[in-house]
Amino acid sequence: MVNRVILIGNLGRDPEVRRLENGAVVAKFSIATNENYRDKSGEWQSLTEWHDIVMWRSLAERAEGQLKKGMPVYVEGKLTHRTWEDQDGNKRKTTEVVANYFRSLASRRDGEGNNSYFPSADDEYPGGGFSSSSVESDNSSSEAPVSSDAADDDLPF
Amino acid sequence: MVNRVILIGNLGRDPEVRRLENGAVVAKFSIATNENYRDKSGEWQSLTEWHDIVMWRSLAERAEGQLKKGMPVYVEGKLTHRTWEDQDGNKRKTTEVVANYFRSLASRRDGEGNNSYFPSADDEYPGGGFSSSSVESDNSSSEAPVSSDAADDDLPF
Amino acid sequence: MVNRVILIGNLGRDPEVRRLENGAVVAKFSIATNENYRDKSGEWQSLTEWHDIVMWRSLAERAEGQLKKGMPVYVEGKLTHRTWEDQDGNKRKTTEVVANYFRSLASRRDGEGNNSYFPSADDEYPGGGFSSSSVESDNSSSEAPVSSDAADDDLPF
Amino acid sequence: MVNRVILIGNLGRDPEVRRLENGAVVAKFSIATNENYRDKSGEWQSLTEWHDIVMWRSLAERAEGQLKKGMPVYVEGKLTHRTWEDQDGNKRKTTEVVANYFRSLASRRDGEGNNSYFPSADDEYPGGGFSSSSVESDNSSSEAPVSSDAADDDLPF
DNA sequence: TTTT
DNA sequence: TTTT
Repeated sequence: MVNRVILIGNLGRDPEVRRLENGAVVAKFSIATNENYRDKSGEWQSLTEWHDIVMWRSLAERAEGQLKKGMPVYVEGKLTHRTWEDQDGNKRKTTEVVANYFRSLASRRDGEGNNSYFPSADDEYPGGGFSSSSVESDNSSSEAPVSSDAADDDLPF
Repeated sequence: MVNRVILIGNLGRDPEVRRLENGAVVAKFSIATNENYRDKSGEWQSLTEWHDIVMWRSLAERAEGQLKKGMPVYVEGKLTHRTWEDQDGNKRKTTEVVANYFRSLASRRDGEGNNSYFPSADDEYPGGGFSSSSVESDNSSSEAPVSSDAADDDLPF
Repeated sequence: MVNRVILIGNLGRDPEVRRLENGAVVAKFSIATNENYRDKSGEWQSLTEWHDIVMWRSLAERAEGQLKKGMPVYVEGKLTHRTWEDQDGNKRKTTEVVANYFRSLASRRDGEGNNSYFPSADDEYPGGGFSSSSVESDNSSSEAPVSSDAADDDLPF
Repeated sequence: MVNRVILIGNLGRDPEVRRLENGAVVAKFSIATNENYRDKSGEWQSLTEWHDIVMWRSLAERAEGQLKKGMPVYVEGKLTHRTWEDQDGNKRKTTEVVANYFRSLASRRDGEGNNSYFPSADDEYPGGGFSSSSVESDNSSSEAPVSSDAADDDLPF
């Protein structure tokens, strides 16, 4: 059955990447989608939805290298729901978009000469300068051909 | 920003329709999407996700007339999240797909001469026979042109 | 870059399946999408678009077994364009949707006891009766788990 | 019936905008989607598809103000096909994506202090500097709330 | 005719 | 928690 989600939004934080015991890699982060609309009185209102994104394996590796807090990103995936118990024994429900494709929408120019995506006065990135591996992998990865379409089809027809 | 969900699944129950004080109409129901996959040992496994669907206004009216428990349906909408407090004061989160389009995938033949979509021994539909308004509206609605594409564009170009 | 097409329509003919010299299998067919709208004078008008669909490999094999003229089908793919020369040396352009997923929307009940999808007085299916292999494969295929989601992800997370 | 196209690509030229006698506005342009894949010998290959996009009314006006040659853009629409006769009386077929939504993916920083989207040595934009109206409308439009979601729903639920 |  |  068909279950597809398509989102374009901005990362609220850097992806959180974990290596599991069995060798699997998983990346998690949230993205915000914003919608502007006029209310009854004609005023512009803004509405933000935060979506939890999960990526596995090579997608997770690529997310770790390419995505940073604040960046705009295109995400495709499916809608999944899990129930679990919190520490108080309450049943909780979590909804996540498990991605099968993503594409950074940051222009290559963004972040040049800087290790954060959106440089600002209250820059919260502690380290700096040259040897930031995330910046390096970001650059290198955006120079290599993007193999991301391989998910749906790896032959050109 | 882009926020799109596309689902094809089956209704778990008849839509629950409410008329609000302000005249608005809202329909709610869940649909199940099923996925089959082979696990590591090569066994076929089945995975079901239940998605909460919300429809407003004319969509809700049309859902009330056309959709019934068990029916396959195509739904397009956007992913929304709400937080609320349950009776114990615990913060709960709800995720819903707010639809902007749907289309029944039941063939016209289904349900003919019967007021339930999937007739069965343990038929739970109390009334029966001819004068069921839901059957009537279902039939008539599938004979009339479907105005549902009007949502995205109501001119043919 | 993102290139996605999603269609729900009916097959104009049975899929045309070819086995190429190199062993590849390809299936081609057209599907019609219909749109109803009100024109300026308030009259209901109907608009039909015919889309050329191409499927390769296991999709093509599955199409051959499951899809028949008239059936409703959900198709996902990408938009491709080719130019070629006709016999008069004129440059011609062809646009095709190369599918990476499809799902028959015919209910299992449809076509029961009949080897055509829409039985009718002017039935054009020559053979008949029981041993039609297309009917058999159609039935059996709808009983087996659909592996079609394997395209985007073959693990249940 | 469902007929959806989703594309992310780059404009090959500035949109071509026409005002028709009846007051309607239409914008046309092509966007390229690129796909990279490894061929059998392991070499990276690149494949480009050019898609013809058509926008009407307010979408066309917004395209005129916001989109320029080279820009990345997200486009949603439907697949349409037209046949016509060229000057030699040959029947020709044209496929177009009629958009019902678009969103520029250019970052606001791009093109600052410049009247072209991608400044380059062989810059083909003749005028320059400050008073370029296209830059002005581009800037102003990106500061105003984007009303683009109004197409599918203009209320926040 | 674009871009990475 | 993001962005425009």
